Amino acid sequence: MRDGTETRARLEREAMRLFVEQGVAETSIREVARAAGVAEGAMYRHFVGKDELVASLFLGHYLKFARALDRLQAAAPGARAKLDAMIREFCRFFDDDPVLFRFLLFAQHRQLAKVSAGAATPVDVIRDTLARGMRAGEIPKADAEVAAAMVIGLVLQVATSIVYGRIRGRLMPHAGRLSAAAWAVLSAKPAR
Amino acid sequence: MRDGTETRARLEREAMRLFVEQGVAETSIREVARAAGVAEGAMYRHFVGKDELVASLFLGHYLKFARALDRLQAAAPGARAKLDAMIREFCRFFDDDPVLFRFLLFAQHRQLAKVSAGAATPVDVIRDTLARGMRAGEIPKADAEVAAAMVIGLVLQVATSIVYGRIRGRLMPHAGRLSAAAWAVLSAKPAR
Amino acid sequence: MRDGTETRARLEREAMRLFVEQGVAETSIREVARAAGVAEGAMYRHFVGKDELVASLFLGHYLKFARALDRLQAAAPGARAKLDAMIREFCRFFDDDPVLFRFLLFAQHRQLAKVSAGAATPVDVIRDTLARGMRAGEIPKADAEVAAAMVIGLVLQVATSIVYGRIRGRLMPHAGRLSAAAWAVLSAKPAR
Amino acid sequence: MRDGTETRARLEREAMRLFVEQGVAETSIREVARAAGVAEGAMYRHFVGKDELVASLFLGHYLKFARALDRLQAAAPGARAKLDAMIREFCRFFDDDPVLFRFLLFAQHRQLAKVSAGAATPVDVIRDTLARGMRAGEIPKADAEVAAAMVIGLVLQVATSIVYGRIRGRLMPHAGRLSAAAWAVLSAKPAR
DNA sequence: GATGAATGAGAATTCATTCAT
DNA sequence: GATGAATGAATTCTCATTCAT
Repeated sequence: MRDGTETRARLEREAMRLFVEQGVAETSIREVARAAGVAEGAMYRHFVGKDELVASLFLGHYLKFARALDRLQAAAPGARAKLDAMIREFCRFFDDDPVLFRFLLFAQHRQLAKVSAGAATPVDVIRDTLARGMRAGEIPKADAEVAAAMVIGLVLQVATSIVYGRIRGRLMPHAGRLSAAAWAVLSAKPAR
Repeated sequence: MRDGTETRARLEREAMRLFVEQGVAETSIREVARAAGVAEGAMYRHFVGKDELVASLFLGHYLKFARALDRLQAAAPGARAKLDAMIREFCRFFDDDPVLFRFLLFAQHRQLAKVSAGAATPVDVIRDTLARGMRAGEIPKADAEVAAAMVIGLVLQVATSIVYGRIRGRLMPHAGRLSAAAWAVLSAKPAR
Repeated sequence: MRDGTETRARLEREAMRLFVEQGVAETSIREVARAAGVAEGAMYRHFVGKDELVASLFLGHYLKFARALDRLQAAAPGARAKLDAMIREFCRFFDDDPVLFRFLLFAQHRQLAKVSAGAATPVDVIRDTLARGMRAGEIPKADAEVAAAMVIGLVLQVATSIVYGRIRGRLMPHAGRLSAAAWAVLSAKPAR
Repeated sequence: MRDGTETRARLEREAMRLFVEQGVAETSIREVARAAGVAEGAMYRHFVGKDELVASLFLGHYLKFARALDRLQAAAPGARAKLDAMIREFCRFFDDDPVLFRFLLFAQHRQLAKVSAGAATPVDVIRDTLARGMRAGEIPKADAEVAAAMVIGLVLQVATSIVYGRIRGRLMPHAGRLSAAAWAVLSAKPAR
């Protein structure tokens, strides 16, 4: 870990911050370089180009988060505990690095298409966990993809409300409520 | 003298389509104009600029949707029916005009800041409806903003999953499930 | 004098005002039309185009002023009286219509090249008047073109100083001083 | 890394030449860049924009000329000598760089407003010099601003006449005549 | 590795002018 | 005569990227 690595880290950090503050398209390489305290051209020692910078920033953290979720669910005993562990990890992730979360939130729609077929996303991990819970009879059988979407949406939208200032404070205090709500969703029977 | 109404409508329609297909920043005025079959400069007779085009497109439909939700909840008797009506309206909205929904979904993070203080958004309408239900004793008392976020996230993320091809088909078939899940969420007690 | 003439006059007046306030290149036909209360296209009923509007505005008034000077000098007896009459006319012209004067002052460098060979400008009139005074022995012989320039500059720069707010008030109060100074210039012997 | 100093100088030189030949508004950045032998975008490394280019070109030379005048008047003994020195400097300035003079002459009306309050212009220098001469009893007391305007106009208009081809040759040969005329103006008593 | 000047391909926008109504 | 929508070329400016130093 020498000079180069540190410059790269600074570029990534400042880029993400600016992307969140102004938007990706609205942030120029020049701004990123200036914020990181290096010359414009220096970025090209570390990244192929702007697109690659954005993609690597997004995918790196997005897939790493999926792996963290997967590790946690694997370690938890039973569907209910697995779900709870994942929701708490989500809350922790959100509270730990608000800039990173916002970046993933804002950039997702442009970047999701770039996820290669093989890689498991957080959505995949949660869906698979729920599917296994259904097969094990711990969760009422239903479309796992729909179930995963509902559970994720539940948590994600509360986080989003915090991002937009509709809800104050951190996400973790809501973890119990979210976990209970998620479990209620998975148990709910369609009205009609 | 030519009538500009039709040109404006064509510009709006093609702009939204291109914004959804390529992204807002990635779509040039030239492309929009060409798709609408007019010269570049013609756009500026109808919109102040690109920013205003995007903002008017977003806000117009976003707030109109809020008003539709509000009308429906007002007409429905009781919290359960109001919630159900709003969720079904959401599904109808999604299925009716997928391009419009995707545009609102993708553009929200850049545009939401531009919502003027007074205007009621769909989130506001749902939160207020739930809050009234809580005051009326029809829904267990809780933070209405959090409750609204959970209900909205539930539905929105299933819609998003359809957008990303994770779930096939239309949203309306899921309406019953979503409505039941939303009601379960509102009734759920926190685990701890 | 019907509708058309009045519209033309309004266009000319507003154009000149805007040209003075913002500059010719910085003023669009649209602005002129709006200020005159007509549609953009209407201008083209009265003027060939923007260039012609500017040129006609400049030349019309510039040459008319030359003719006024010429009439006055012809009526005055003797070189001294002729010079005085012309300087007073200049002051009157300046004080009467500040917008017109500023327009001629600002537009001159772009428009002077368009004066056709035959037409007599104010500079021509003054030079010729001085030349005749020299031939008549009333003014010491010298290069009439240089003499005219000095006399004109004398007056013009005081007017310009008023335009720029360096000198307050009207120009006419300075007429006596200017006339005496001009006469002194014409009588002065080179230092070396 | 390339050294931008020479490029900047070339841009300034060619810009000024084109501005004089065609007018500021009539000269595009593209033309300037092409004439300077660089790409369009290169200009923006050296100037904020076209406006700043014009302003910096004007103000830089205009104020530099004022400082030159001030140095000369300070070195000359007595009001008469000071005036003579300034007029000769003006002639030298005019003859030395006709392009620069024409640029200042043509651009003045758009640029003069941008002179910051503190900076001394050539007009200020001459006015102050005359005012001191009046206080010292070397020049008859009068409004120094008016006196300065007359003296400047005298010289400037002869220069202008050369610019417009009304007078042939250089300005310096007229220096003696101009100096004597200026002195005569300062000594002249109002006619009435 | 780093620098920042230079490139060159657009981008948004303006605007004189035309023309269908 | 008037209107104002439409044109289309031109303009200023931006920006990812390259490259000489």
